[in-house]
Amino acid sequence: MAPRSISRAAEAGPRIATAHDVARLAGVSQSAVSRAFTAGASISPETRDKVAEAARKLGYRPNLVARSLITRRSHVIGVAMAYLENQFYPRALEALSQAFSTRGYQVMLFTGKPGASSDPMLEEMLRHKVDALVMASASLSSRFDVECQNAGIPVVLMNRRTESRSISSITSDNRQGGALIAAFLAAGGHRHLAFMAGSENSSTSQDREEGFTHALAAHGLGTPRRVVGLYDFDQAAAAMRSLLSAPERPDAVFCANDHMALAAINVARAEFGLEVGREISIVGFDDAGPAAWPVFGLTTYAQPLRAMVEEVVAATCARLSDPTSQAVRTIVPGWLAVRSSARLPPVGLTVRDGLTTWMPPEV
Amino acid sequence: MAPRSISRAAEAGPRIATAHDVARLAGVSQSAVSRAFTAGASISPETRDKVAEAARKLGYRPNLVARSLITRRSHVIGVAMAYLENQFYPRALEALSQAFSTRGYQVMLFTGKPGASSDPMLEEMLRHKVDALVMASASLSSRFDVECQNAGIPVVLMNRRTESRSISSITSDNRQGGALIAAFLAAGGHRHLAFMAGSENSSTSQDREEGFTHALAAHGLGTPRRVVGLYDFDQAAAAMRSLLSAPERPDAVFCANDHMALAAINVARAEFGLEVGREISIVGFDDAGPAAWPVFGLTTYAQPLRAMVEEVVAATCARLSDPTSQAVRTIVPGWLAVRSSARLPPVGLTVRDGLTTWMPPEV
DNA sequence: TTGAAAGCGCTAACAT
DNA sequence: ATGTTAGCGCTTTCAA
Repeated sequence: MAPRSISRAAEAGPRIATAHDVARLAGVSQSAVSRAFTAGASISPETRDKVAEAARKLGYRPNLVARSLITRRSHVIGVAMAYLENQFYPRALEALSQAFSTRGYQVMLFTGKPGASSDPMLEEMLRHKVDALVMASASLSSRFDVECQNAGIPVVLMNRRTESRSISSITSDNRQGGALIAAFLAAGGHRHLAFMAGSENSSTSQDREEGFTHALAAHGLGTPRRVVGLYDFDQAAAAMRSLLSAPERPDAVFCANDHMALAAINVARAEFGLEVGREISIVGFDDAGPAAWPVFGLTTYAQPLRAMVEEVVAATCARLSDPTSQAVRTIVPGWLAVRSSARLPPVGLTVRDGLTTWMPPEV
Repeated sequence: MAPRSISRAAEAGPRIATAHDVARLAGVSQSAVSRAFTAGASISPETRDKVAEAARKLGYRPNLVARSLITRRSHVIGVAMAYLENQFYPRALEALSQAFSTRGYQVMLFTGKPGASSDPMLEEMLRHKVDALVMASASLSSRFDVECQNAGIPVVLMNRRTESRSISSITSDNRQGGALIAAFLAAGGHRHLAFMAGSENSSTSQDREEGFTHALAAHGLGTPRRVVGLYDFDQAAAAMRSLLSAPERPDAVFCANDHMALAAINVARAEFGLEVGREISIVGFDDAGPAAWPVFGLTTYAQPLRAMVEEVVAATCARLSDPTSQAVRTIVPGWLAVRSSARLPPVGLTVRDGLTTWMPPEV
């Protein structure tokens, strides 16, 4: 104790109580204190009470850092997320944080530098000993997979998928969504369609486009014009500008996400004076916050955020409690939120709880 | 070693290399490994190289949990933030995360339950041994202050202030901003003003209102009508509805933040068919993302996000490196971003870099 | 049920 | 410059 009290005396402020201090005050062993704070440990009610009382007096709080060193569980989940301008992601983040904290986990946020590789981020995550990784809006390098497997930490992708068999992914039904939008626009009598892609290497954008284009072909409408918005507001605005400046203007544009669709509406209305929903139809994907705002009234494929987050948390916890369990590939169904930004088809609309949706009459 | 290898053998997968393993492979002591990974430690280049080589072979990564246990520095900053629907906050979060990671800190996010007290959140933060706390968009209980002081961890408020002398705060000039908006609206010839408050116990809303009302009085315009939007989109919409349904409709509304101002524009335009900027003026505060979108063109007091975040990080790091240093109370100046949602005054407008601002001709 | 003892992976004196 | 040693605050055998 001597060297300890000396070094302490040199420090400023009162010491933070440790289990040892509590043990001394309660007249029990330090392991008794540990047991008192461990659910399901074998300890008598009397001892537990004595410890609780002493802990209260000293303002004792178990040190989770020390605990994780020995249990090898930090109870911290690394969440990689950037691109928070897109309202979908902050909402997802908030929901993730809440859902995880309900299960006793905290979220450590990794945003990464804008253009940088994800490798330095991975390094930090691993050094901090996160128990698992949730990746949303971040592309992962090939090293990611193998490094995480070596480290034995589960990886769950949200809103994107991967080829790897060891990584779980939760998405909505991107292909089906794209196809539904194609059917919706075809039923609305549109003839000159366009698609605005996100980024080329995004599985999400690819799936939505694939569903869209295939369904379009099935409806006898040719390949849509194609522009790239890179999931960015300004890039999407520029892409929309080029679309509307072309000699043959499309009568409907499907944007790979709402964030770009909102940019498209802005350009169509403010720069080209078009009445969106009458002179041109614009459809998005996500149903992120502003989509439902009256001034936009964006028709969009709604991704069920809460359900997706629940699946992410479930998938993460499943692999945490049984590391040998298989990675899952969950597809959560969404629905078409019909509003005013696209011309309505004559049939197939239904209203429930004030929400309008559309289903193809056939099939 | 015996019990160790036995317990290990029972586990699945390859072990994660420790400094001990690296030391053995490199033929040096374990402390040499530690030094090799500590900047500025006295170690010969040869030893460093040997260690680096062995570490590379084993895929060794220093365990930050173990390190923080002994250094008493987790290099984790707790950030309390909710209300991520308001675009200002996700942007702030992203900027905070990036700025902190530049200085070697990671952000642990605490969102708290929607309506709950902040006390359970505080408990978690303290147990996780965060080095400091940044509080944005969360109200703190009275316990907060004293508990954090006991624990010796600095608290920095962003976008709100407090009476406590031990807590730092970074805000923009809320009073001055409110006053500037009052002058701007007065100069624009408005006569029937209204103010939409955030929540009553928010220092930010109070300061903006105070600056606004006082300046209004100075311009010979009486006390503005007052509604409360609680910083919530739907509540703000309802408040706007009541404002516009009243017999004497205001000709200008100043909303305590952009999020509510956007709701107000939605209601004015979609429900009352008003041309915003001509038939009614709406002004916000923040200059969060969508404010600049053409369909809104929101005139607003711009809070300099990057500068505020830099100040938050600087204040945090300052107290971290010198715990005896005083808490700061920093007010970062902003500027009036003039767009189309409010009628323009005849004089005082200036344009620079494509951005329009306004300064009162007098003073 | 309880306490003693070992040790999680690392840093930091201290001695050499 | 390097190795030895003593912990950081906790959980977890192991005996009693």
